[in-house]
Amino acid sequence: MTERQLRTWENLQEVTELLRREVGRDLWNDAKLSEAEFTVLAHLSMAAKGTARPSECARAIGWDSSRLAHQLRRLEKRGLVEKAASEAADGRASLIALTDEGRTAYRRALGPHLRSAQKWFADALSDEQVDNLADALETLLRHGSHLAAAPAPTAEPQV
Amino acid sequence: MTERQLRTWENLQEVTELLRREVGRDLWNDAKLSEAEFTVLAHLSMAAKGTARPSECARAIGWDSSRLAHQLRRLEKRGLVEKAASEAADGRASLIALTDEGRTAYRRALGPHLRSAQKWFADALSDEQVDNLADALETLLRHGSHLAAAPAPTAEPQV
DNA sequence: GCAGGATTGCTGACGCGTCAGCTAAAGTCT
DNA sequence: AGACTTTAGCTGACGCGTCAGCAATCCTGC
Repeated sequence: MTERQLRTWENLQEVTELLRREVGRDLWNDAKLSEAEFTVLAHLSMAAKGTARPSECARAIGWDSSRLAHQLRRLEKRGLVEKAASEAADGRASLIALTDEGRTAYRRALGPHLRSAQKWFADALSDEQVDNLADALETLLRHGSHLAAAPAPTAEPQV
Repeated sequence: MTERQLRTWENLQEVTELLRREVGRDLWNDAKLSEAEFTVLAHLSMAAKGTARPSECARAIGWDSSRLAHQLRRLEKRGLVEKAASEAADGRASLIALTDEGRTAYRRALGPHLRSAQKWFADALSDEQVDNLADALETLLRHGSHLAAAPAPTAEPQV
């Protein structure tokens, strides 16, 4: 890696840590929700009738099932989400549902959260910078997904 | 926020979460160190004689003192760091020092960690993309630091 | 039918990071 | 000197995220 690449890599970590912390703090101050809670509530709010299967929800927001299960436990403890009876044929499946409280919490959080993202992120960048950033991020995302899908390029049994 | 800004903001979060997870996993697999441990060891390795004051170290790596104290406790438990007697006049100050084990752990981790950053980050981007990304990140960092320094622009007592 | 695997969902352990709050030592002001 | 604030450092509580591992259910091939 060149000096410039290394510096940029370090900057990426520093900036994203800053933004995560500050936007998370705003969200907590504005709506008493963590970023993780907001993410789950957002997905459930999107879904028809505010219900979803855990596995489908986890896939949609890019979490593994364990992470989601822990978050659902905490959300249920807070009363923002509840387990619903699943009428599906699959006996393994469960169904989670937004409570009224969860729905209103999300609605109250959405506006301030977008405003916070604007304040810390969008306000800073010109249109051209956003375009360039979007390009780099898409490239990184493709590259990363590709690497993650084929993690060990050498010395595989290959059957 | 425009649709494009919002999408880019979401992408930024997704990409950085991916990179954090994967590079962290690599570091653990290669050297049995977490990113946080590596950061502290890196700073101490840089310092003359491998010693530093907690407050100075925290400032240098951008952490608050609590976060560093917790990390130092864990590092000490692992035997990578130890408290040293401080000869300073200031009775509040303490002094932390790398152990031999800590020094070798850092040295063994550095190469693989850089290679991991190259693999997940630098390999993906063209020189131009790195330049553009660096520009956006510097802008965001300036903007964020400025906001963080003057958090409430309205309705301050102003003495 | 049933054995072997895959999928779904959950849990406990553990490291991480934030926050509130504490002690002790310096510095400051009168 | 005595009171006030600031600084250095630490801790406990708590939410978060990863990993290893478990139980139940479903699917496949024999």
